[in-house]
Amino acid sequence: MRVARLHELNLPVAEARRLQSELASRVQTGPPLDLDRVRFVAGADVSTGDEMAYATVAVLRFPELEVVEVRGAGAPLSFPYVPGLLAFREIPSVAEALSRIETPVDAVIFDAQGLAHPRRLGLASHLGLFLDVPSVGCAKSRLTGRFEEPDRKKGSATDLVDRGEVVGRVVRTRDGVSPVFVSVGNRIDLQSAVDLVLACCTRYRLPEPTRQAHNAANRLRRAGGNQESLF
DNA sequence: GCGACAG
DNA sequence: ATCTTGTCGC
Repeated sequence: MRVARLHELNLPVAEARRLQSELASRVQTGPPLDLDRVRFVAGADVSTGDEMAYATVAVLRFPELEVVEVRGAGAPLSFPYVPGLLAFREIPSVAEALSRIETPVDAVIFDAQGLAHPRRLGLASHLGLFLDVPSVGCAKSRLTGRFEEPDRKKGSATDLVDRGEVVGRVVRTRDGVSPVFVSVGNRIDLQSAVDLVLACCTRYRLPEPTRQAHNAANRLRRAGGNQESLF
């Protein structure tokens, strides 16, 4: 898939934050995504080692959720993990893995936040700005914002509010499991993002594309970057 | 100054 | 995220 030319990512922390605030104004909330016309959904995730990051992207046919393509890429880790600046650490490897995808995907789900970020530019929104398809943020834990615990039943959800704005939804993807944090990445509205995530969670807490990518990323790292481990 | 803090 | 055995719950 097409990934636009990235800008410099190896920046001083203060400048990285300043850049996020600038880019945030470019994020597009909406339009709604018609799930009836979605054929392929991709999930992206990263597994980190000592000095290397291994990213993988898994493409699944929708709504069947069967894996049709898995691609990966490794990149040296040059940026430390700083809450709020995850994109600067993981984008190099993820962008490369995404560019290797040949299937025409209709949406990408990232294992990170989108607008539910202190400067409204989580990895899903940041990298989403360089993609021509909708992107969704689906994180396992909260970065910012306040919320009330959703009911324990699958599908229950509550607003994630930060500084007076609804920046995402706290969604129960399966009965009883801990909720996930869904937010707009880019080029999609919050409701569609939540619907897509729920449609991808038929057996587990995390959306199937994300799960597949996560497993593949671990294999890729254990294999030292050997692409054949993705099969 | 003191907590909180995606992966 | 990663390091790791057994163990509590459905």
